[in-house]
Amino acid sequence: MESSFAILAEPNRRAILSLLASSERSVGELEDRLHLPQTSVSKHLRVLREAGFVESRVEAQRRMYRLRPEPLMEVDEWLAPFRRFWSGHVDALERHLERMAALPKPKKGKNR
Amino acid sequence: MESSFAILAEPNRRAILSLLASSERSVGELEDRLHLPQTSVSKHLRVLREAGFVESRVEAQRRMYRLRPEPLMEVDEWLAPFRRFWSGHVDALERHLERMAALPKPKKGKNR
DNA sequence: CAGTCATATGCCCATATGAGTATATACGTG
DNA sequence: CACGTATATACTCATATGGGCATATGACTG
Repeated sequence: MESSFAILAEPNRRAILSLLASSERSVGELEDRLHLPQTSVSKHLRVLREAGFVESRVEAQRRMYRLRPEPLMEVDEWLAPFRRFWSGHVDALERHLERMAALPKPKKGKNR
Repeated sequence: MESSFAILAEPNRRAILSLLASSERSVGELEDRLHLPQTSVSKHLRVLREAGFVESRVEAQRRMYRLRPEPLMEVDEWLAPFRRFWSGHVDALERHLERMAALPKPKKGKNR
């Protein structure tokens, strides 16, 4: 299984997801909006589909793609531990200074 | 400039960031905790440093690395538009059904 | 200042992947 | 059923990148 982050590393895939955030779209619609070749859109959609980011619905000749929340939720959860660095009233710099001051300032040896 | 998502695509880099979330660490400390060769840790740290995820402080022979919040904040902001899909009391499925019902159900032509 | 510890860097290779092109599949309509 | 539309897939190629290895750099210590 591919990591969700690896999937999001591709700019066009992020663009596709952003478009799908506002509504369900067909492949051709994505193609037009992103100015990408159809084959490229289809390939990215496949990757997104296999990673669970999107699912498709058949409507006549078209495939309508829509978001699935799970993988993005995982990403959101991964970020959780880091939020303390920029949320709350203590800003990041201050926090780092605190930590530095708290260190016992080791001096010798390979004390990792 | 490399996208923050591309940086986070690498599992070892995410592991490094997670370790740095709890406190400042030296390269050797990361090396030990992650069971990665030193050269590998250093290379990942370079990537993280150049992308602004971490910064280093010289302490005698060691380099102490610590987190910088900005790039992760950007990621967090990118996620913002998607949070409506899983937050609040309307769940994702319900929301999608709403959207589908709202569509005028197009029938003919290449009306993308 | 020789030796050792801590970290960084350069080089090479194997692999992964996005783009482009051509083609296949599937559906709808006259 | 022939044709156009909509989408998917197979193949090839160029490029990017992580790992391994050797080595370089820099700092502390006796």
